[in-house]
Amino acid sequence: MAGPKILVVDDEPNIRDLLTASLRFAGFQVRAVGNGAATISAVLEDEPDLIVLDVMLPDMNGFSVTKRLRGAGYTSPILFLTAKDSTEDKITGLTVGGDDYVTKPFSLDEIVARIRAILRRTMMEEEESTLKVGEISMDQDSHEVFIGDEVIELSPTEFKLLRYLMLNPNRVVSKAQILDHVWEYDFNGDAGIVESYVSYLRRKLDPFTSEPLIQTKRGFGYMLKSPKA
Amino acid sequence: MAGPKILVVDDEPNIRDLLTASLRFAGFQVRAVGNGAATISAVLEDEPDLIVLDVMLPDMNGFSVTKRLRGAGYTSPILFLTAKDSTEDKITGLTVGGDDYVTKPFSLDEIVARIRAILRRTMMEEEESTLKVGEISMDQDSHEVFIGDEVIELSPTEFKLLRYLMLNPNRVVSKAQILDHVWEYDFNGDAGIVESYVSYLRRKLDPFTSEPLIQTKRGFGYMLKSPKA
DNA sequence: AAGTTTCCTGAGAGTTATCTGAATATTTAT
DNA sequence: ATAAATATTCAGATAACTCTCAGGAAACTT
Repeated sequence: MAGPKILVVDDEPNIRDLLTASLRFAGFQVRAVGNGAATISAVLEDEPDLIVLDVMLPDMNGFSVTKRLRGAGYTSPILFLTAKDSTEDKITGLTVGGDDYVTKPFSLDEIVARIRAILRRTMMEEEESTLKVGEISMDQDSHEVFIGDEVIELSPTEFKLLRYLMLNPNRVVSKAQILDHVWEYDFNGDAGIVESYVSYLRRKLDPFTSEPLIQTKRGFGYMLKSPKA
Repeated sequence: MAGPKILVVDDEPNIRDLLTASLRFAGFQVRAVGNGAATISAVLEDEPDLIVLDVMLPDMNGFSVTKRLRGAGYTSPILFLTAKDSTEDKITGLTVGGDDYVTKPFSLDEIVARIRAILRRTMMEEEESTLKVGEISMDQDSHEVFIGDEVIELSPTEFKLLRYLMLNPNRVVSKAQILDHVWEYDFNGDAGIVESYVSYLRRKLDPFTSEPLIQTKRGFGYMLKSPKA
């Protein structure tokens, strides 16, 4: 019930809310603020286990905030959000220890996966990094997908789509849901692309499975069936 | 969980925090201070197993601090931090016993590696100095890299990059993370240089391996695969 | 059974990531 | 001082990937 505490820092209310909702749903305790000053006090007050920090804030940048936090003795990991096209995207040198970067625009599931990966390493909770559903297993550290001992090569999007399906076994997920979770939040294309990628996945995976992998629930979406449960 | 105790001494909060976070993540117990006077009392109080000491402090220099510490009976090793342009011969007199020095700006992984090397010698902990991943082995003391009994000559940067990859087997590391850990902390160049060095490493290593060494995980980073896991 | 809707998949255009050779700059060694 | 080794930048080539579209197949409706 009481998952790790996460502080979300972004000045765009849209993204803040998007992240807050997603992380709450993923089982984290979430608090969100919109500027650097509020970050400092929120950290001192709550001592979050991880901070999701946009490096472009109205009052300070990621450097200053990190500096202030580390100076105040805060040592928990930070996941930095950086704009990909920004002229000032040379913000290397920020990640120490278990920190990591994610570029905007990101996909919601990608953020959750990265947060889990960091906490797995820093909080030493014996959490499994391998997902297993039926005959498929996916190692989230090495990004490898296995069926039996056959390694399946997947493109980034194929990998993220499969991960989302594997995180929701025995549950029908709609194309709209998939689009919201797997694609970047500013993607404004057609839901038909999900069909294409489901097709790609089937082509790569089905030759190695004993039965078809991804079930189509006509009119509703797709589902990955797990024999157990 | 209780690693060796390390005292970090530097007057620049930036570097102090960078070091603190990195060393904590590496499993050390870390305390940090910012001047010579605080160093003396911290040592007497905590009896650290190693001190990371900037030689240019506001109140005393490395000579004085070391002299005072040795005079007080403190015998544990010291890793000195020196500015590159400062006269290095002054340092040579300081590093006696198990001591060592590193020039600023340093790379975070280099510091951790040097500390580990010193502690290996002084604390006699039966810790392995040879890294092995798949067919490659690396002796961190002699800086030699082997594939089978073939010795591979690597430049300093090539060596550090390979070490970082070998310390993270079966885990995808992004180019930004590599840059932050392997290159000096003030490097503000492009991440493309990582691509160049990966290319160099492959050219030198792949002729001797049975399968390609460094795997590219397009869109995510690079990974070194270890057969056992 | 015919019509309608939804889904599947191949083809292709456009984009992006990565690799590598070569040029330049810098450091180290002689 | 000069030469050699190493570090960094750059740009073209290549390969991989993303996304759209459209015809046909399958499933559902009437």
